[in-house]
Amino acid sequence: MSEGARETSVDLIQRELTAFARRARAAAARLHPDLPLVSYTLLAHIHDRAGCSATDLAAHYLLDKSTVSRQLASLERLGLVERRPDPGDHRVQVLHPTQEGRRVLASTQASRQAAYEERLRDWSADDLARFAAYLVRYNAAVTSDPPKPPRR
Amino acid sequence: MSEGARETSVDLIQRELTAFARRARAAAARLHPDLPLVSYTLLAHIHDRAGCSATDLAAHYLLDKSTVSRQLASLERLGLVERRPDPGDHRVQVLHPTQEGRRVLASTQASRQAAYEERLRDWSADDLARFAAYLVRYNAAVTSDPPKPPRR
DNA sequence: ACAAACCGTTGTACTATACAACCGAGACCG
DNA sequence: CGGTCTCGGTTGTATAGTACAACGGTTTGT
Repeated sequence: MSEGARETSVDLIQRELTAFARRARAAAARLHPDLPLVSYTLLAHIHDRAGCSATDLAAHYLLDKSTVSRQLASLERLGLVERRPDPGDHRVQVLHPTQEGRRVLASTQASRQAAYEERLRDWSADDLARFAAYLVRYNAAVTSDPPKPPRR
Repeated sequence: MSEGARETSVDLIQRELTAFARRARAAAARLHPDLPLVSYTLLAHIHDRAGCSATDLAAHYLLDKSTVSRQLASLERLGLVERRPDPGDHRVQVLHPTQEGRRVLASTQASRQAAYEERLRDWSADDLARFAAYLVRYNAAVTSDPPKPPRR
């Protein structure tokens, strides 16, 4: 394979991921007008790691703590998460999904899953597995490599 | 491969793409603080298809025309695109990048490319090509199959 | 005991976006 | 022609998501 091919692939990956990102939010919003995308993501994380803190979420998703704080306020307003004081450290709040939160999450995940299933219907199991593996690998590289702004 | 494996892959793909989408904007913004970015995407499209109209952009990116209108206003304010009246139809505006627009675009593309190169440094050319192909296939499925229930 | 580090909230500002109301230009029908 | 319908684009308004900075309590290290 020539050197140019490598560059072309990188360029293609860049374009396609960008295209995907552009559409993702809007698509998610259309799919679930009730549970905003980001809230959904945070709720899922809280469910997976019940008892985590706001700071954990901020670190994991590279979000500002103020953003997380407001998202959590929103989720609490919706009755989907609970914030309990940590007995060991009065600064931190331990996060747990409520019963309703688990219910909404399950339903949201189901319909998201259905949408993806639909889109990926024609793919072979092998292709799905390989695509998934590539995405995991890519995202792992991104998270471990914090991008710095260039001086201009 | 079991049935469950297929589901697991779909779920993984969903999670990873979502994770990517969550980070993409922030990463782009960090990378290019100067070019209010998504504008970058539109600028690139205008460059590729010089002479296109705002409506074309809206259709292609599934954006509201008001959004495109404001983005274009911003790009024009920055001196990166020109809006010329279409001689054949006085309603439409024909879009062209300015000299400066082409310059900024080239520089932006270069540093984006560099960032992706960095991230994908360890990948083999074959893996890159396969990953790119999967992304293209996935995005093609999404665009050709717009699951929009709100049929007005 | 005091300062530094830390967790979370709040004030402010900005981008991106949608929807709806509108305006001016073409198109088309009678 | 003239009325109306459609189309491209702008503007008003609203919302989500986000960052940064300043702050108030809490813990920790010296």
